[in-house]
Amino acid sequence: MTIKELATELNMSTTTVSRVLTGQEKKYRISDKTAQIVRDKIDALGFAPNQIARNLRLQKTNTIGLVIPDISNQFFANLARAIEEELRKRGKMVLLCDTKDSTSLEEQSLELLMARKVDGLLVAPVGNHWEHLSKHANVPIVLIDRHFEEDRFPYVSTDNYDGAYQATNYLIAQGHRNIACIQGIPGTSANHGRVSGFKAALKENQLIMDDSLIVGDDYSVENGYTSTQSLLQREPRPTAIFAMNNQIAIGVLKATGESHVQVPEDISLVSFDEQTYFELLSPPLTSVKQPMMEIGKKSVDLLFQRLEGKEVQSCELKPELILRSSVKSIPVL
Amino acid sequence: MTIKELATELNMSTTTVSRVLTGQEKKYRISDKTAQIVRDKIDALGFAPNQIARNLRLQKTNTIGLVIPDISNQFFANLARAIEEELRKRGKMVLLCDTKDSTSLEEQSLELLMARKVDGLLVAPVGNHWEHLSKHANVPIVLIDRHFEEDRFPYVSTDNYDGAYQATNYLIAQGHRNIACIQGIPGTSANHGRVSGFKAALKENQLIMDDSLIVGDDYSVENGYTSTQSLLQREPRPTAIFAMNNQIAIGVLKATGESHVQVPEDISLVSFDEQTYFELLSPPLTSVKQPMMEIGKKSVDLLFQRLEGKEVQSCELKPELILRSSVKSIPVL
DNA sequence: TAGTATTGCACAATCGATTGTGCAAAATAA
DNA sequence: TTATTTTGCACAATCGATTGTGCAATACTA
Repeated sequence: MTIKELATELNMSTTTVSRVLTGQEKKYRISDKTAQIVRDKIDALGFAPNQIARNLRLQKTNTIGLVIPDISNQFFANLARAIEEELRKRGKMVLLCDTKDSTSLEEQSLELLMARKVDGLLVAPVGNHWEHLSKHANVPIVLIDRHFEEDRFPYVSTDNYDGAYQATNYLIAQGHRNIACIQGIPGTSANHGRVSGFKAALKENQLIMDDSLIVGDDYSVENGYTSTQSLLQREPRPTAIFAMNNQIAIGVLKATGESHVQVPEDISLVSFDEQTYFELLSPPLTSVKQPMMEIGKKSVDLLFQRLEGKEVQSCELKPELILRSSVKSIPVL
Repeated sequence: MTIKELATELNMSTTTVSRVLTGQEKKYRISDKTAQIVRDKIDALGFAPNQIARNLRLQKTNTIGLVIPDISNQFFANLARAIEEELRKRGKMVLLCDTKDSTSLEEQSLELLMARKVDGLLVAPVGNHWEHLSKHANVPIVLIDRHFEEDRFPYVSTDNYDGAYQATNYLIAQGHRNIACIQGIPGTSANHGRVSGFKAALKENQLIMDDSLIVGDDYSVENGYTSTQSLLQREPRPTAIFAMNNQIAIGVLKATGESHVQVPEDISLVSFDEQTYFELLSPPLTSVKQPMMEIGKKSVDLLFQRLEGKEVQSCELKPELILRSSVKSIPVL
C-alpha cells in the first residue's frame, strides 16, 4: 500500500494524504473534515508510509550506526541495550556492526553505514587509529569508552582515572603497601587513565612507585595469568593485585588457584569492570563498576546535540567501587 | 557525490556509470575502455552509491531485522554476534531491536522494521503470542530459540529435549535417584522440551516420576532461590537439582549458600545454558551448552532460503553437556 | 557499394514519498 | 453586485539510483 493508492481510494491527491500523515494539515490548510477522513482510513488500514522513500526525499534516515568491538562482551552488550532503548525513545533505529576487534572490519563497517546514510555514528573504536573516522566527518560521531589524544571527536567514557584512584586508595586504606597492577593495552586511553589513577593514589599516600610492579600488555585472560605467575615469584610478594579489566582478573584467579595461593588470604585482588557474576565467585570480587547505562544515555545525548548542530563537551562518568570480599585488611607494620 | 555528478565529470550518462557500478557492463555492452575509465574514477574518489536510492528503486534493502528480548543476556548477545557476522558475510546489515521481554515492544519493533522494508526478520519471540507475527507475512520470518505449537514459522533452536535428557541421564548415571527440576515458564516451547527430556530420562531408567519434584514457574534468579529453599525442606531431600536455565542456577547457588548446604557434597547441580563464568564458580558448574554460534548461522541460513523462495525445515541443534564439578557421584544403594 | 548485424551508449520512466506553488471555489468586504 | 481575500486542495519537481528501449555509429556480409 502506498500513499498514492490510498489517495486514489479516497479520491484525493497524494499531497493531501501526505500532509495529514506528517501532521502538516494546519500549515497547508487541509480542512478538518478532510484530515479526519484521511486519518480514519489510515487507522482502518494500518497504513504506514514507506520509510525508504521518505528517507530519500528527506535526506535523513532516522538511523544511527552503532559500531562496537564485541557485542558478546557484557560491557558492550549492556551499552548496546542502553543505547538502543534511548535511541528508540527518540525515534531512531540502530544498525549494528560488530567489528570483532579488527580495525579493518571497523573501517568496512563505517563505509557500509555511510553508504546507508546513517544520521550519526556511535563508535567504540578499536585500537589507536582514528584516521578512518575522519573520512566520515560529514556525519556526527560520538566515541564511546575510548578516545584519542588528539580529541578530534567528542566522547563519553568512564572516568578511568578516578576508578583506579578509588580502588587503589581502598587497597592502601586496607593496609596494602606493595601493590601490583596488571595493565591492559598501553597507549590506549582507558588503560592510560587507569594506570595514571593508580600511580596518583600511590603518590598521594607517599608510597614509593616501583614501575616494575606495573606489568602486562593487553586485556586478555592470558595476560592476567602469566603476569600473575611472575608476580607471585617476586620477593617480597605483592600483597595485592589490581587487574585493569575483568579478563585479566580471571587470569589472576586462574594463576593463583593453580599456585594454591588463596584470595584474599594470601593476596588481595581488585578488578576494573564489574560483571554480574563477580558476586558469585569465591571470593566475591571487589571491583570498579562502570556506569554503563549512563554512558549509553549520555552518548546518545551528545549525539543528538551534534545532530542539532550544537558543539558538545566530552564527558567522563564516575565509576563506583563495589566492595566485596577479595581484599584482605592487613595491619600496617 | 552522486552517480549523476560522477557521470557529468566523466561526460557520460548516469546509465553507463550505473551499469559499470553494478557489474552489468557485459550485459549492456559497455566497452572495456569505458568501463575502466569509470572504475578508475570510482576508485579515485572512493565513490559509493546512495543505498537509500538503490533500496527504493530495487525494492530491497539488504537489511534484516533482528528482534530479541534482551541483548544484555549473554545467550542473545552471542546469538546476535553470530548472526551479525553471518549476515555481513552475505551482504546484509542488521537493524537491532531489543524488546525487553515485552510483547508490546515486540509488536512495535515489527511495525518499525516493516516500515523500513527489511528483507527479512529474525525473531526470538517473547511469550506465547504469534498473532502479531502473522500480520507481517509478506516478509520471511525465522524464529530463534522459541517457537509455537502451531508451527506457523520455521524456527531454529537447541534440541531442548535432548539437552535435558543428556543432563538427567548423567545425573542418574552418577547414582542420583531423587532429582528435582526447577523449570522456567511453563507453556513455552523451550521449557516444555526441557521438562519432557527430563521426564523421559527418568522414565527410561525406570525411576518413579514424582511430579512434585518439578517446581518453579519462570526463568528468574528469584524462582531458583525460592524453589530451592522449599526443595531443601523436603524429606527426603533431593540429591540433585536440575536448573532449567542459568538464572535459576544462580538462584539455587544463592539459596544453598545461605542454608550452608554444600554443592556438590550435599546436593548436586546441573544447569541449562552454559555461561563463560560457570567454570569460575566454586564449584565449577556442570551445564548444558547450547550451540549458539550454530543457531545463529543456521537461522541465517534458513532465512536466506526463505528469501530465495524455498520452503524450509525447522531445525533443532544438539546441545553439549559440559562436565565440571557440581555433580557428586553417589553410590547406588 | 548497399544492406544487415553488431556495438556502444543515452533517454526517460520508475520506485514512494515530500513540498513550493498555483489555481479554483467559497467567504468576506466594499 | 463586484472586487478582494481566504480556504482547500492538486500539479509537478525532486531525492538518487536502475533499466527497458531506442538510436546512432561502426563492423560485417553479400
